[in-house]
Formats: sequence, C-alpha cells, structure tokens
Amino acid sequence: MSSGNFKHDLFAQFARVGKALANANRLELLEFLAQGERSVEELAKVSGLTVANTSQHLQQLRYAGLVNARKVGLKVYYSLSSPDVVVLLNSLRRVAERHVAEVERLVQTYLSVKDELEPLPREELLQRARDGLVTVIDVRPPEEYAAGHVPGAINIPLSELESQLERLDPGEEIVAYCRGPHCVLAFEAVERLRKKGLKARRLEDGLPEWKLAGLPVETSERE
Amino acid sequence: MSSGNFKHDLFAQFARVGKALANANRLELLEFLAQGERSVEELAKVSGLTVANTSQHLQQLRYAGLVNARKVGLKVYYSLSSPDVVVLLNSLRRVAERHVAEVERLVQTYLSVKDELEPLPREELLQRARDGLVTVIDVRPPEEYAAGHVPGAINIPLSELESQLERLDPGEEIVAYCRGPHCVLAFEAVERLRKKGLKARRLEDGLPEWKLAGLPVETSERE
DNA sequence: TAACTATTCAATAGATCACTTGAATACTAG
DNA sequence: CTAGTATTCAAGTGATCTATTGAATAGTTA
Repeated sequence: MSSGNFKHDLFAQFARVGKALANANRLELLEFLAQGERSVEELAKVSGLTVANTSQHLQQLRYAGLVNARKVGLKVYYSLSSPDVVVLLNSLRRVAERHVAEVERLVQTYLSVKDELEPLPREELLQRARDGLVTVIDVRPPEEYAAGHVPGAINIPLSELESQLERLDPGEEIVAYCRGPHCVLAFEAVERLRKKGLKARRLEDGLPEWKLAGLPVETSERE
Repeated sequence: MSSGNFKHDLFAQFARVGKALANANRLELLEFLAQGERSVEELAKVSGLTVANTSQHLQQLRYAGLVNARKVGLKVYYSLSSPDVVVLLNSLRRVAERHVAEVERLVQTYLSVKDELEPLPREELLQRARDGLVTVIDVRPPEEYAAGHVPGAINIPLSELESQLERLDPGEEIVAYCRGPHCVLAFEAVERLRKKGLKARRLEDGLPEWKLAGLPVETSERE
C-alpha cells in the first residue's frame, strides 16, 4: 500500500529532526545559536567540546534543517535556520519540564532559590521600562550581547558583576536576563545582587524568546 | 563548575524527550495516540509492528513523559500525557516541512494534487457549519471517530466512501478531515469525491489540532 | 611559495538502538 | 484450578551513534 510508504517516509523525515534533538550536546549548541550566529571554534569553546566533534554535531543539525552555515574566509558561521527552531526547542523544554520528573528535581536541587525569584513577564518589563523605573542588565558574554539585546539593557557579564556594581543605581529595581528560561546566569546574578542588598529580579525568559515575541532588539556594531 | 553540570544534566533530560522523537515508528504511534487512547494491541495492529516491539516503543515514550498508561483488566491503554505533546509534534512537523527539502519532495510526489485541494481553515469551517452550508465527514476508522470528532461530522471511513455515497447531499459542499495536516485519508477522500462529481475540500488539519484550538469535540459512547 | 589557521573528513572503539524471538507475568473466564 | 489472553521481559544480533584521533582541505598571510 503506497500510502503506508508515504506515511512512513514522511515520519522518517520528521524523525530526522527528532534525531537532531536527541543529544544533550546538540541541544546546548542550539541554545548558543539561539543567541546569534557563531563560528565553529567559538561554539567548541563555549560548549567544551573538541572542534572536530562540534563540527560533526553542527553537520547533523544542518542535515536536519535546524541550522544554516555561512562561510566567510577561513571561518564558517552557523545560525538557526529560522525562529521556528526556537519554537520547537521551547515546546521540547515545556514537555520535559512538565512531564519528566527528573527536570523538576534538578531545578529544585540546583536552583533552590527559584521560587523566591519571582520571574518578571516580558510585558511587565516593557511597562516598567517605559516608566523608567528599572535597570535591565544582560548577563551574557559580550559577543552574545553584541549580537542582539533588549533595548536599553546594559551588558554586565556574570563574571564582572561585582567589579561593575557602580554602574547600577541602588535605588532602582534591577532585572537580569540571559539565554533562556533555565539559563543559570540570571539566577546567579539575581542571587548575588540580592546579597549585596540590591533589589533584583529575573526576566522570565531569555533573549531568544524576547525576539520571538516580536519585541524590539538592539544590536551593537561588531564582527 | 557546578552550573555546567546543571546545564548538561538539564539538557540531557530534554534530550530524553528528543530521543523519543528520533524514530519514525514512535512518531507514528504518537499520531495514533493523538486521536485518542488505544491499547497496545490496537496500536500494534494499526502501526504494523509486532506487539512486543510496540510495547517497547510505548515504554520509551512513557519514559520520556510523552504518554501515560492505564491498566484495565488485561489491557493497557496508552494516551498522550498532555496537549503539550501535540504542540511539540506540530512544531517538529513545521520545522521539517519548512527546512527539510525531502519533505517537500515527498509531498509533491505522493500528494500531487495537494495544491488544488485548497485546504479550509478551521475558522471558516465553523462559520459555514453555522450557516448549514456544508457536510463535514470524518474519514478515520470508527474507533477514532468514537473517541472524539468535530460536532455534527458524520463518520465515513475511507474504505467505505463509495458504498456510503448516498449519505452525502450532492448539493452541499463536503469537507473531509482525518488525523492531521499530512494524513493521507482526507487527501484521498477529496480526490475520490471529486471524481464522483461532488464538491469536496479538505480541512487544513486534523482532529488533534481542532481539539488543541479549544474547539468543541463530540464523543460517541463506546469502549 | 611556505607557514599557518579553521574546518572537515576518515577511521575507529565503545555505547546505545531497533527489532526479533521465546519465555514470563498478570489478569480473566470457565 | 485451568486455559486463554494482553502485555512485558530478557537475550541476542546487526545497525547506528558518539567521541577521539590524526590527516586532508580550503583559505589567509608573510
């Protein structure tokens, strides 16, 4: 029966995308790519994988249609093939969050403060920003900030949080964000800022979701 | 660095869900489950897999949190663990559709008539149904129809299309739907009905998406 | 041209996966 | 209690996946 073949062939193609999502390292690479275009070398560095291994994972992602490659001189820059990929990753995350008990446990263990952090929804941030009541900080590394950030946000990478405290107005509430809903950078930043006596909260999710929601994104001239 | 561990452990859990989506047979099972609860035996039958193999795939799906199992007497009934899973499958499908060239090719090859079928959006169907201008037929097998269908739709499984032609009013437009946007049953039905001189169109997607959109669903008393 | 760099390729070992087969388990019906 | 049924388990085989290693390729720079 030919419709059976069609069906199976079609599902085999969908499974190709599934296979790309079946490995923790590849999912990590996708999260980095969701922040913006990166070279193989950069991705290898941030992910802690060897360059050859990173390259191979990227090729699998490309084969599944999740990323594009652009060659410039010696370097090859990879990027997500479309915002659909962010949507897909977010549904994957959501299902895991709600239906894999282990996720709950991990979050409880490592982000014990999660509940106290009262994450701020995007819309609320926009409103407060309009009223000028809030300082928004982007705690990702400078390259990611440069590739796109919330308009008006200042870049204070987590590693430099303490040394750049003077850039923050102690009278204003601080909102920190990073790569996504489970990215530890913002959790960590909020915790440390509160220890310093500042009023800090976390944005509910990261820049990729902000962008996906169609909200304005500012880029710094670089690369 | 402990945050690196957290991150990697977390992504490993997400990858668990990815792994569940990494096999064509499992995706097929999930599509069947999206129509409603089914026993292992039924699933084995419709998917063409052996019972043992089906059971093993279902266990993997359960391990990934995508399905639930409910035991009644001898039988074990599996079902999707939540509508989130349908959302996930639809994002997977969308990414594959848009970014895997092979999908386009398959659809062109097997569903050559696709473009002529002018799929009808859900909202339009609702409006026409209110005006009583349309006959909606559900071309899935009776078990799936019984588990939930568009209110007012009549069940004419594809295999009985010709023998039940008299149930259709030749003056009214007919809208056929089945399991989802790529399900061949509705394509096939529309093609055959048009050959008979009837005015037929396909609903843009299937019952799971209808249900997901929060539209009303009618069930028949059975099981 | 020669030295250098970023990326990819090719070969490999160990782990995991998919499917089959036959047996074990758990429940029902007589 | 026995026979029968639906499902799961356990073991095994071939296939696929992951990460490593070292070499090959393509492009740049001196």
